[in-house]
Amino acid sequence: MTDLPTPARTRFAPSPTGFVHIGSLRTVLFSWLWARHTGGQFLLRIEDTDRKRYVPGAEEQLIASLQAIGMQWDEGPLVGGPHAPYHQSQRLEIYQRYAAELEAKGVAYRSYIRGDEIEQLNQERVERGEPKLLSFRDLPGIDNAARAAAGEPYTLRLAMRTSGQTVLNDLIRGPIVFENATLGMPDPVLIKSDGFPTYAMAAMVDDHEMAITHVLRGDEWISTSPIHIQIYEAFGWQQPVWIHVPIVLGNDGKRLSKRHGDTSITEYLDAGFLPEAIINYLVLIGWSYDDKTEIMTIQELIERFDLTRIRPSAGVFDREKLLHFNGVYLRAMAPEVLVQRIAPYLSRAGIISAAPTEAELARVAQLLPLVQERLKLLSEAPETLDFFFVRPQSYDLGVLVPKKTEPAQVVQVLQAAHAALGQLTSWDEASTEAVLRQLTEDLGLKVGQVFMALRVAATGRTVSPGLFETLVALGQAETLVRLSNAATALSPSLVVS
RNA sequence: GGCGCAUUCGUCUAGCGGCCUAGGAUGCCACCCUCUCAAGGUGGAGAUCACGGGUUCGAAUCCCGUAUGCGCUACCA
Repeated sequence: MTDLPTPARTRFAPSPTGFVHIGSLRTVLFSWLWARHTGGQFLLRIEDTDRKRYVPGAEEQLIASLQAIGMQWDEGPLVGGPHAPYHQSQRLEIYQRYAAELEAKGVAYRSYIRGDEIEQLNQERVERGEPKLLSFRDLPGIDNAARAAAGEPYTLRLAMRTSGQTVLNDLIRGPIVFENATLGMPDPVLIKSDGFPTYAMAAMVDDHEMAITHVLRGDEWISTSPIHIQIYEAFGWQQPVWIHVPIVLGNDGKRLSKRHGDTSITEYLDAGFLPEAIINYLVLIGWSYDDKTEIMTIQELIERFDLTRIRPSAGVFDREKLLHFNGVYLRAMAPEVLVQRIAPYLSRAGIISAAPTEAELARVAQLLPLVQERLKLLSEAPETLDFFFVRPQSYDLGVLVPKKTEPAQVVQVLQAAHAALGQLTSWDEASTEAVLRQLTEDLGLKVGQVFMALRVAATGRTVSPGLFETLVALGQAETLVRLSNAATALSPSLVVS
C-alpha cells in the first residue's frame, strides 16, 4: 500500500483557470518525483468540466510552465496515451455511463430541485432551528415526477450514507475516520444539470479508468474525501493511495494565493531563477531526505524521494532561501551553459543583440567567469556586466573620490596609473597588479584608496569584479581612455575649489 | 455552528521513549580572508519542542483535554 517498488501512476489534474503557482507546483513535483522514483508514469489531465470558469489560454500557459520547469508527462495533452482523451470535457460519455451505473445501483438519484429552491428551504429550516437539508430525494413541494415529465433539467446526486463510518487512509496521516451520521454533508452533485460531471465524479472515474495508483492533492481535499471514498465504494473499486499534501504558505503565514504573493512559476523563471534550484528548494518544503542534506540534483531527488517522509504540516515559502539555492546552482553551472542561459537577459537589456552573434557570445563567455560567483539571479547579469560593453558616460565625483582622499590625490592616481599602465607591454593580471601596487607605494597611499579610485574610473561604480581581472578584460586601450576620462571629469572641480 | 487537519529556532526542517544541556539549513550578528561586492572559513545569538494533564524509571517523541491557525460545509476545483 505504501512504498512498494511497483511502478506508480500519478497525475496532475489542473482545471484550466489560471497559471501554475508555487503552491500547486510543489504538489505536482511530489507526484512527478514519485512516478519517476518508481519507474512509473506521470499523467497530465485537464479538468475542464466547469464551463463557467473556463479561461482561454490557461491550458497553454499551464503546459508551458510544466515544460519550462522540466516536468514532462508521459500521458496527456500533446503526447496522447492509452487513456485518451485527457480533457474531461471530451470524456462526457464515460461519466454518463458510470453515472447510469450508480443510478441503476440506487446509490445515485435524480434531483429536480434547483439551487435557489434549496437555499430557500434551508433558510426556512434554519429559522425554525432545524438542520439544513442533506438529502434531496423526496422533498415536500417538489414534484419530481411532474418536473421530469415537463422535461426539466436535473442533477444526479450521490446518496451519502448516514450511518457507519467512512475511513480515509491517508498515507502520511494515517486513518482519518468520519462518522457518517454526523458528517452533515448534503448529497453531492455528480452530474450537473448541463450534463457535465462535477470534480467528484470526473476525477474519481478518471483516476480509476487511468489506473492512477497514488493520488497526491492539497490537504484542503481531506474534508470532502468522504464523497470520493463513497464513490469508490459504490463502484466497488479499489482506492488509490491517498496522499494529502500540506499547503505552502506565504511570508505572512497566510495561504499562498494570487492575493498573497503566490506568483506564477513563469514569473520566477523570468526573474532569473533556475528550474533546478526551484525544484530543489520546493521539494524541501514538506519533505526532507535526512537531517542535513539539502542540495540535491534532480537525479538524486528521483532516487531519494519517499512519500512517507512528507510532513503533514504547512510550510512557509521563503524567497530568501530560494535565492540562496539559486546562487548555489548558478555557481556550480558549467560556464558554457551559463552563457546560453544568460544571453537572453543581456539581449533584453540591449547589451548584446537580440540574436547574439558568435563574437558577442564569445565576449560574454570571456566575461562570465568574473561575475559567476557573485550572481544570485540570471536577471542580475546585465547590471553586473554592462560596464564592459558601455563606457561610463559621466562620473559621480563623490564616488570617484574615495573616503579620506583628496580630489587632487585621485587625479594624481589616475594620471600616474594612466602613465604606468600605458607603458605595459604585456596586459595581464600579474603585470597590472605589480604596476599598480608599486604605484600605490610610490604615492604613499593606501591600496584601498587607489584601487577604489581606479575601479570607479574603469567601471563607473564601486562594486565590480576584481580590479585586475576587470582591467584585463576591458583591454589596455579602453582602460586608458576611461582613466583619462575620469581624470578630466575630476579636474574642473579642482579649479573651482 | 458542524466536521476535519495542523502545531520543534524568524523561516525550512531533523527527531519516530533514553544518543536532545534538541542537530542541520537559511536569514541575522561578529571575526578571518580581502582592492569593492559576493563567495569561502570560523564563531555567536536564536526553540522552556503551543499550553495543561496523564502513561512511564524516563517524553519533543505515546494518550487525553485546551488554545491557536487553517480547511471544508457550491450544479468550483
